Amino acid sequence: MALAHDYTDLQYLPVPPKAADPAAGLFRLSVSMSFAKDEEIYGQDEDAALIYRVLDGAVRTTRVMADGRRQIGDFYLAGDIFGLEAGPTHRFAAEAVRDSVILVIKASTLRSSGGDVGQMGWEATRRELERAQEHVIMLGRKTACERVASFLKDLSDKSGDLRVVDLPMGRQDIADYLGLTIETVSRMLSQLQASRIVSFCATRQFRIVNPGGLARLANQTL
Amino acid sequence: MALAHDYTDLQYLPVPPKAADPAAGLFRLSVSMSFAKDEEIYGQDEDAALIYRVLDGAVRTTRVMADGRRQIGDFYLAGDIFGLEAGPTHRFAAEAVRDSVILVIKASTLRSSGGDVGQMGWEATRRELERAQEHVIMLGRKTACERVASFLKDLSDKSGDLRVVDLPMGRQDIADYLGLTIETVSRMLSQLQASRIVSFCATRQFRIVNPGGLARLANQTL
DNA sequence: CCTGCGCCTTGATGCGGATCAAGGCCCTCC
DNA sequence: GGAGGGCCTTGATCCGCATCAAGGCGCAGG
Repeated sequence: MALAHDYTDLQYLPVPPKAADPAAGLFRLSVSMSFAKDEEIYGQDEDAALIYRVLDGAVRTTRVMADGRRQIGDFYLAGDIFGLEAGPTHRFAAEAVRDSVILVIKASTLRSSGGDVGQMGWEATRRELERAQEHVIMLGRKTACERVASFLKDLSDKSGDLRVVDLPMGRQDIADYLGLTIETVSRMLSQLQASRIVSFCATRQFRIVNPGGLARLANQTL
Repeated sequence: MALAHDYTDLQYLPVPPKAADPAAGLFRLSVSMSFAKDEEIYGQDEDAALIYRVLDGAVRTTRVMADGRRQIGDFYLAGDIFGLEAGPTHRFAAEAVRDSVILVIKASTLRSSGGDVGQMGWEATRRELERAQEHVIMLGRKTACERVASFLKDLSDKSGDLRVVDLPMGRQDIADYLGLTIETVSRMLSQLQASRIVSFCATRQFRIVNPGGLARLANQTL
């Protein structure tokens, strides 16, 4: 399979180091790239030669079955690292959810580094694992309502702003992440709004009206 | 939460090193422990201070929701390493599926080691991640029939013997791994047998009659 | 060998979410 | 501002799996 992009002509950009950003050091010598909405960052089965970090925008990892059924592995927002999922090749494809800027670094740099930098790769992998395991619980044993509630709660926990939360992705992406259909997601969102749990100011922007109620519906086990 | 076991009085046992076993070195200075069927090896939310390897038997990792819904994270058979799942505490409990012998090593030993041993911890974590991601696909987008077929196929791929495969776990454990009920699992197994895909010689032992058919039903994407 | 219990299978029925279908709304482009 | 199209919502119906229910079977212990 061909690489999604030709990386030969890229310039190395100096990224200003931020204090209190543990991943900044790792991505000091990285390349910055822009991707349009729905553009592929890497493909399924491609060599996992690079590691990525979202500077701005949002990314999804996807896997498509022969008959078209699609599952989203995870979403990545500004600051998140992705591309480390597994063995020598990517088991999921990665695509920009909307126009995004991504930092790229060679995986070999990370893997060969000892000490702090090597630790960081392991840490990121463990965080991925933790999220995948939460995802397993969600898909295995939660109802549609619990899944949607958990999703909104996770998103609000991740975004710093406590008042208004943005949904970077469309309903179909949410459905493919939660193992539901777009219609069921839409119905559950309407239901949550009718129950005064959340309130949508726009299609892709909501406020949490009743945080306790949301947490109860999310039915988190930890 | 109290520790499931008191490790103070254990003797360090020399484990004979095997050639061609990459994990053997790591577990050179490990403690061997026996667990009875259904005995807890560690509990949910306990400190993840130890790493484990199955010497003989089978282990499941489980998470139970407030109302009793249970999800099994994964099964571990002889040779498998577990207990690395995530952060500072275990997010799943681990229990013996049947009477088992487990090797135990301090996680700090692994984490502080550089070079080969440190690499091995990362490798094991990545393998865990890969399995969790396959599990996500299964639970998110596969039908009951596909899940059961995938499960049998995975088990047969893991066990070396190509003729007869043993099921170490009961139907309820399979159901809780696949996000189904025990009745649905039982029905799908009967159906697979009626379709001449597999053949059960005993309740917990089967032969694959039609490997191609099984693979087709499993609908693996990779 | 018999007995009892736990595990498993099979059948009948119900329900949550998928599917099918029909607009409505928002956003972009003209 | 108007037109068009993509995304989203809502309603009706269907279906796969859960739930409820009733034995059957194999294994352990007497």
